[in-house]
Amino acid sequence: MPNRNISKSVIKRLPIYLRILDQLIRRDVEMISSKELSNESGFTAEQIRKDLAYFGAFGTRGAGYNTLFLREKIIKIIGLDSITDTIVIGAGNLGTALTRYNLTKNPYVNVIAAFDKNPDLIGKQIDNLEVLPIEKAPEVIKEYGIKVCLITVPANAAQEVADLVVKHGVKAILNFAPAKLSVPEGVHVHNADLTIELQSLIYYSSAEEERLTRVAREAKDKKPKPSKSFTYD
Amino acid sequence: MPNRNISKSVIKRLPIYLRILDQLIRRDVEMISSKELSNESGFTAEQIRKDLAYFGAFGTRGAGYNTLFLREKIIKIIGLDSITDTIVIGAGNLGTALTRYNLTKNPYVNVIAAFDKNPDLIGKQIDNLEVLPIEKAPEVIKEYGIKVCLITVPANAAQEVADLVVKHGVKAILNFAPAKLSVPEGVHVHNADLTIELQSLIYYSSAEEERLTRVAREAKDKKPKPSKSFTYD
DNA sequence: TAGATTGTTAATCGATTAACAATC
DNA sequence: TAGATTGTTAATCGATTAACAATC
Repeated sequence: MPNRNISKSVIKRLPIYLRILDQLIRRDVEMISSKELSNESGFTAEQIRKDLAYFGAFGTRGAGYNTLFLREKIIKIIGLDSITDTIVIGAGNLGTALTRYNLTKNPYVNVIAAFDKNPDLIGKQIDNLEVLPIEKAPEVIKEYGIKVCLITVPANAAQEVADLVVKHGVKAILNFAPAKLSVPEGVHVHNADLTIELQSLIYYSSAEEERLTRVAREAKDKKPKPSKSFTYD
Repeated sequence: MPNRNISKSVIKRLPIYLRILDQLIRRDVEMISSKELSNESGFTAEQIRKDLAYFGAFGTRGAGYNTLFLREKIIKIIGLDSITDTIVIGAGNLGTALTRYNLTKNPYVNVIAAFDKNPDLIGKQIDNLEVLPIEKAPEVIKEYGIKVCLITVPANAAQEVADLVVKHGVKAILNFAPAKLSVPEGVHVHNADLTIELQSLIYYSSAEEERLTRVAREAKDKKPKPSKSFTYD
């Protein structure tokens, strides 16, 4: 029985299952058990079975999952059964790389346009796309029914760009800018802030034990006297 | 009392607090309450207080947190108090963009070298860095004591690259390749798989309700007969 | 002292894991 | 029928939220 309100964690794992199924199918594997999917993905077999069961009974007891069938189902669950057109806003280094990257690597998604407000970048060629002025974005969003947008502008421009695209119908934003975006109910934002990924990784790259002990010890001694001047308003 | 084994979710939030503190300090704000930090970050005030309390008592009751003091603490907790040198392996579009991006945007991290095995890319100039052959990586890792590495090679080369860098002392990998990496105990991998981010976002970009109902209905009718031929070995 | 806000303990919620009956 | 593996329910675990005493 399909359950509404499926958690984000479950949804994040679906594309990983999809990728593995793609690989298996390329190798002509027809059936796969949750146990074997576990080996490939690193998630537990129980979790995989539970994830899939949210959407239906796709397997065969005693036999496992038919790879082609399961892939088909996951594609439809995610909504990848027709190619998703998307746009990139911000044609700097990262935006350019992502535009190229997605055009070549991802069979389910197609970057149809890239935008910027910097006159030096407008007109620039990214493979066979030309960078358009940001003013053209509303028109393109409407004409192609764009629902998904990548934002790769600097932090201070991100909210403004988000407001613009949401106003014209975008429902989901992949935000690479190091900024929190406010969006209306029903619009989804995923943050792909690489600085944050990298910094949280640094935490694990050296001996935390002694670092934390020192921090805690120092906090007691050196805490500054509270002052009310210049407080946040 | 500093608690060991702090959860990944907590650690992922620390860089966000840090970024907000950086902004506040730039605006000369001296004190900030958990309530106000909540407004800026989108996390609840309770969660922020709890997160910080894992590491020590950094605030002042009745007054809030001193921004400079708290920033200093978070920097030390994460381990950003000295610049972290890092390397990028894979100098394609994404690797090049990240090399440029990190050099300019992140005061706590420094990309000191980029590597590739493609002769066409070796020798290429990325700002003031020259792309080096992958064979030089072990030497650079050892000489600079590199503990953190970004992997931006194609999926089929990612494991091999991971093995290489781990062998020479890397403890943390930010993996952009769409592949699961196996690493020994004590080495940390964060996956920044943009395809997966994008695909899981697509799930939310259109009306899921009807899509899921259809998937579940179809699953009953059309499930293929199980076959044992060509199974996974 | 009164008002504000932290730090911490307890309660709740949600997600993962374990167990096992159903069934191919 | 016996062996295998799913789908589902129950138990556990962990993380978030709520509450409030401590204290500036």
